[in-house]
Amino acid sequence: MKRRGMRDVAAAAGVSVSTVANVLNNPGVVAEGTRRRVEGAMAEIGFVRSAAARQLRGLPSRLVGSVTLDQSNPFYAELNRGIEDHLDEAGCMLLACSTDQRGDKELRVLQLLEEHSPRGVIITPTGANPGRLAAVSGRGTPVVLLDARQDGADLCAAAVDHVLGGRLAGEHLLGLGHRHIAFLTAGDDIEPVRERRAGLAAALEDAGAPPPVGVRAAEAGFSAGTDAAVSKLVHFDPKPTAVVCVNDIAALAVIRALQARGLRVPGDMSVVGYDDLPFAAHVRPALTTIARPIRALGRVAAELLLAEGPAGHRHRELMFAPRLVVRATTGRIG
Amino acid sequence: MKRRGMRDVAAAAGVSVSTVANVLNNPGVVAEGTRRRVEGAMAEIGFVRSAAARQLRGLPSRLVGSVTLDQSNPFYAELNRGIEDHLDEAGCMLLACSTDQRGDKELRVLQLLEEHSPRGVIITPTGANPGRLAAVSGRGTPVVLLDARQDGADLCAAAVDHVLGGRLAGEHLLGLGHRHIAFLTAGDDIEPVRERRAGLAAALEDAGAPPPVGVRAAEAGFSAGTDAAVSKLVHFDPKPTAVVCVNDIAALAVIRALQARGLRVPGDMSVVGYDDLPFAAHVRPALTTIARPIRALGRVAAELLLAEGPAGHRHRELMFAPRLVVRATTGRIG
DNA sequence: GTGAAAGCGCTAACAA
DNA sequence: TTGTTAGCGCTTTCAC
Repeated sequence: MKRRGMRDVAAAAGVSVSTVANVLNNPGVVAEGTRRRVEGAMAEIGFVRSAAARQLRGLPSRLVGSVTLDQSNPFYAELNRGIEDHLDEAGCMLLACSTDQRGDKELRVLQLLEEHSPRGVIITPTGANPGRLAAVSGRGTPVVLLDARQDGADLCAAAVDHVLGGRLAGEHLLGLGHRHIAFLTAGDDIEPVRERRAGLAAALEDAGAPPPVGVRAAEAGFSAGTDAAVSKLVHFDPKPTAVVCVNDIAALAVIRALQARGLRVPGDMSVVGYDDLPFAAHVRPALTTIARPIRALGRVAAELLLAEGPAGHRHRELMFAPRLVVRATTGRIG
Repeated sequence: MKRRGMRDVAAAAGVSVSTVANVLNNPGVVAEGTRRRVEGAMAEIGFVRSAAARQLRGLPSRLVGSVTLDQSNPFYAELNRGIEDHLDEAGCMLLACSTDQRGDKELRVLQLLEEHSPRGVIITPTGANPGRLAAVSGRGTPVVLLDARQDGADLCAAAVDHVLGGRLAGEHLLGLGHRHIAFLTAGDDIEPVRERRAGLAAALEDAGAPPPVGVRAAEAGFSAGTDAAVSKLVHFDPKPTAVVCVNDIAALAVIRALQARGLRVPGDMSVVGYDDLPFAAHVRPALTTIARPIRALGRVAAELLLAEGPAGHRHRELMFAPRLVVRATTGRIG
């Protein structure tokens, strides 16, 4: 069976294609009877409009690209859902791509996306392709940055104040008496991670504590890499009494690695996560973490995107404040 | 700045559009020098190929739809990633849609997808629109069912043997001495859920135990609905000593609701989840659950999809076996 | 090796 | 109120 177009509908209804076009785009102008006949024909032959043809004619696309580091990560999954929710209201759909924080993948994905001339692209940049997003934007595809600031160009952005996030973690720990605090990351640092470290460092400096020592795991999650990082962590001198982790998944892995070495959390080491994913409250000990409004972030990014007209938009940056959630993985020193 | 097409490239390189087309699609046939000149021009003016135009010409689309119940659910997020991984190898992209298990949303999403004439659609059907998928398939868009069998039409499917899954849960519990076992679902039952119940029922029947009692929560997750369901659960007579839940998220919510009532898991009630999501091993008590190879399921669905030629494909159904993972939420009765 | 031309399904401007 | 027509950017014969 083949796909039927407006031409077939026109034939079946005994009218011209422009009349069919009118019942689709301008129903008020078509005579009642004709309209019914055409609608009948459409139903009859199973007419499906061609988005490709409309796009070719220059109408706005209904596709929006979302480029995240990994859509299977609960954080980005939730984010995409926030985006989708808003797009849905506007009759648009989500093209979901993952880069695994690799510059080459990011390039491929942006290329493919651009070929489909989407309504816009929402992206958490890997940072490996500076200037590229400005180029995309310059070619007419609106770009909204997520968790990143201006890529040189002036693009819209939906961001979280990660400096504040890092600071909140630091001040909490300081308040519990910790002074030797580590910052654990996974993989290469992207901008939001550098900001968190900066916030943490600022809090420590303000309190006259030594700067945070950095530890890097090969990747977030349960692996030899995390184990090695934790091993390094506990052998620092002076030994840190607390570690703030780049996200909840890394934090959980760190906790398990610590426990595997016979160390107690928070007795021997306090641990702070980031994101407040749904599981954070339910692991044991329950995770102290920095929460941010994930779904709202996605929604806002989508709103920013759809608000960009083909021309004459002024670029805006929306900033969310994260918030500390104290649970059971942090405790008073001693 | 505007978008440049092959016409602009041709002008810039001083050749005709068909020569540009040749360097794109048939580079071997173009003279070395010409090719370089054209490629230079493409880079120069920032040429981006139009997918819409190619599609209009009848070339295969590089878009694949994925319709899940909720892409923010870790299960579907992981599934989508499996799909994406395979699509990526084939140069295709994922259109990710959620239905929230609502028939009307499913309809809207399928409509939008079809308009974009995707290479195919992978779907976990809500069950609310019988025959619709067959229609889509009939119109030329390959459909791969996920977690569902033939919709009347003969469609490809990547499935899990949920009857076996239910049976595994039942036999495990029976082996621990349980005889009064409940089955807790959330929202309306879709086919895979009915299959799990059937498997559980069969196991109980084989052992001469009474059939499972059903409890329904308004939705999976932490909510008054789950609380109410748990309240119903513990007031059954005879009171069940074990409950198998529709998925890990529901199981966790049930455990917390049970604990909130002062009941102990597994002391007073054993609980079995389904899916073995990453958090299952890390909540406390750690979840006994039925695992299935989620990412592989997505990969296989994508493979099935891309393998369907425009014609002459024979529809195949691939079935995965789930497996019992015993942890700490189930215990011997007593 | 390269170019001219037709047409995919649709929209929009204009004619009737 | 309805019909005619000219492309949108590309692929694809077929001539040169």
